[in-house]
Amino acid sequence: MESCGDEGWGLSSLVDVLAQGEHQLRQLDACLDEHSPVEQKKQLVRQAQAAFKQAISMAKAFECDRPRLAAAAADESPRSNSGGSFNSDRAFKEQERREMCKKRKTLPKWTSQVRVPLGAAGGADGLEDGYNWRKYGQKDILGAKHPRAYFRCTHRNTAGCVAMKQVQRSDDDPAVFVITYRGEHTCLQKPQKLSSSSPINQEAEQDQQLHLSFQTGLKVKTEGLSLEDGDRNSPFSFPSTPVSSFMSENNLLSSPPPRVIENSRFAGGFPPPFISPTTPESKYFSMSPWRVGSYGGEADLADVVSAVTSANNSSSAMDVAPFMLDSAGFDPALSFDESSFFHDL
DNA sequence: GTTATTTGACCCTT
DNA sequence: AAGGGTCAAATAAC
Repeated sequence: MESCGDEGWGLSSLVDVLAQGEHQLRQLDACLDEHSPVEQKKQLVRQAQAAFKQAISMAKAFECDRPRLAAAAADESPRSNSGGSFNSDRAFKEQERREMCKKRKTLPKWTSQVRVPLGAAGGADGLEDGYNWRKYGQKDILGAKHPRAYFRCTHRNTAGCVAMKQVQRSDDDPAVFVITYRGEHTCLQKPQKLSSSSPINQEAEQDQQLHLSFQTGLKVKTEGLSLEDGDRNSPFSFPSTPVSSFMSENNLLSSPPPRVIENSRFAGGFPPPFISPTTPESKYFSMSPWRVGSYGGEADLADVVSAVTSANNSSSAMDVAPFMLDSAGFDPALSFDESSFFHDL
């Protein structure tokens, strides 16, 4: 059932986003000559930047689905003999799997730990991070007391989102869950579609998004970075999030209805897409003692937690698709109230 | 009906 | 070969 993601999502929304970016650039161009406030120009630059970031992100996600589409098309024509299509189908699946593995390796990866109040109905479930996750597997891990649960973004098929996460209860402290995220959400488009018919509204929308993200990020942002290095001054400050639904290790009910936290600022799920080697990560995270996050591309996860406090985690030349923040703004200075976050577990 | 979870089988990496 | 990660059929939930 998990097969076909139609490419409809990709191209049309990608075009929308690109058009939006272009529109913003044109606006900028128009107001360059005028003596309009610098701040406004900067704003336009940032808007366009964000739009193109998102476009790149979407394009990458689209690219990932291309082999699948190509193979599907190739399978369409020589349908004359029955055996052939079967074979190509199998071959295609194998190829797809290989692609998937390659892809996985390049995905950004980071972990976080979440402590859950012990009173929480026999364990952790229904933890929310503002994203919709779909569980696709669970595995007993050697040497671990608790199984590991595998999630991927619900919008994987509809929006080509590659975000995934693994959740595992800590051996030492059953109240602690180690969450490993992989890949960034590319499904950030709001339900409404960007319509090129009403650029005004688009702008308002975009403004809001930007305000959200830049408000949160500005404190961290290093001044004087070049635009093309925009990834480095990612506004995202907090990679750790709780889980959305969890394994039923003792047949805990998982709370599947993925309520999207609309007004909550603590919805997370993002890593900083880049950590500048010169920028101590600790700057990016506001950590409570039990919530730590770290980020390392191809790096191993073994000492990932301890790496948080050390600044010399040079994430090397990693090809991370940038993305645009949408609903997941987060104020780094705001250590959020965990009890209220988890109180309904 | 649709959508999500469970769970054993399967594939890939080490 | 072993272990981890993913698939997909069966099942559950809505």
